[in-house]
Amino acid sequence: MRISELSRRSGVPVATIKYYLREELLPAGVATSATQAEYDDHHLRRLRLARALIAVRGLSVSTTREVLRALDEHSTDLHLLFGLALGAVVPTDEPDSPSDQPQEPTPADELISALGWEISEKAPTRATITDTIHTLRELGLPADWQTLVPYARLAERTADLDLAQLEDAEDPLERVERAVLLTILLEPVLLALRRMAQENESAKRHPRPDTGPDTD
Amino acid sequence: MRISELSRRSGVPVATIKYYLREELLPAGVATSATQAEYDDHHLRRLRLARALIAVRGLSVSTTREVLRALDEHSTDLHLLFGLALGAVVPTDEPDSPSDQPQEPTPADELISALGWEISEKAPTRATITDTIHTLRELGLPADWQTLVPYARLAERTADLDLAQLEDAEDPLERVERAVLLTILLEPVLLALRRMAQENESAKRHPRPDTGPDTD
DNA sequence: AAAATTGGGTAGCTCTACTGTCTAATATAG
DNA sequence: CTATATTAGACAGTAGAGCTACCCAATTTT
Repeated sequence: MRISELSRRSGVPVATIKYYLREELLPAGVATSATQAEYDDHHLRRLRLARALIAVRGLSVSTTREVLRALDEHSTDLHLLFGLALGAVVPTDEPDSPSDQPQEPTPADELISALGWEISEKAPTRATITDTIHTLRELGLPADWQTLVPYARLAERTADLDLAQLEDAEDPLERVERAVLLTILLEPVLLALRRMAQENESAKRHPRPDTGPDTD
Repeated sequence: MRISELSRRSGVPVATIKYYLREELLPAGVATSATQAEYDDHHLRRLRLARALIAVRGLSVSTTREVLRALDEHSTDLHLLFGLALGAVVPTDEPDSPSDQPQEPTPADELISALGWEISEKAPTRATITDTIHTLRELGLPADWQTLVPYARLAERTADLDLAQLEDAEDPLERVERAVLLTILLEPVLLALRRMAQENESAKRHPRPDTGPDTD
């Protein structure tokens, strides 16, 4: 198919597809002449995937590029893919400690070793944890890595569910793509579930007197 | 204190503080003359809170404004505050169905009633869930609301942990502020924990042959 | 042969989050 | 009481992200 059909079938404007091609979110089509190129189902699939990450999940174009690149390069090695912590949430990078020497373990390090987890050293998720604990403490909350241990145990079980979803996929390519989609697209959902569970639980514990069993 | 001291104590540039005043992230100081205003610890606290939401969590200024406004207005009614699902992750709003008539229940509705949760009707989290299921299915994943039930159960327990953190706060103002901070600032951490748990679990299930028990 | 489409590229547009500058009024120091 | 510094408030400017519109030459299609 040519670009207009790719556009029609994906719902993405031609100009945007061209932009994505420039940004290397999509591989170039096979050029059949100076002004013609042929795209196939692989491109369509890629495009839909990219759009989902950008429009549904809200990833930036550059983050999406990294995710897609990692998908290509680590189509095996699932845990290596996970270790990249692709498209993690935290956008800021304040190099609070520009040191080189091996400093004392951060709260994240302590947490991870207390959990007995095997986590890559350079995982950006470590910084997220340490930074957040730091911020919470600055704001007067009693936060430390011990607080996070029960959360981490629940995260383990969440990850179990995630990995179970991948069992049915036999094709390894299918498998990594699913892993990425489940990991990234489910993130807003998991947070939404938490919000709703908070609302539900809080309402249960402190019921409004006037909002009884609805007679409406 | 005046604005320069507020700036010095918070680390936020004066120009940025002025911007936040215009954007109503901070209440105006008490004007002592035409060109002078007095700020107090409340302003400082607010400013630190706003900066944490914006710089650490990555919320937009407008979302942050809504969060802070909700904090003021619902300083009691914790579950009402939760129900707002402040600063939820999903940035897009595609009005996919511009209908008025009561349509069939969405996957989110079915999930919520299956869980037995009491959730406000207009919670934006519902749309997040429905949209994501829709997207996953479009991309060929076998996703439906049943898939999310076990995730929701884990979310319940996460929410339990969240609410337990609020127990020690006696002052209700302190309480809602903690609720907001814990809910919002912990989000990246929870996702980071999930990523790491995935990596850990995946490595455990599919150990690399060469990366045995570390001799390093 | 005429009209439509395409690839490739560049420029422009909108939005967000600041940042810098200006002015008049006021505070403060001497 | 004068000189210097600071401030509130307004507004313009900036940088980056994510598109979007336009142009042109080279084909296709009719």
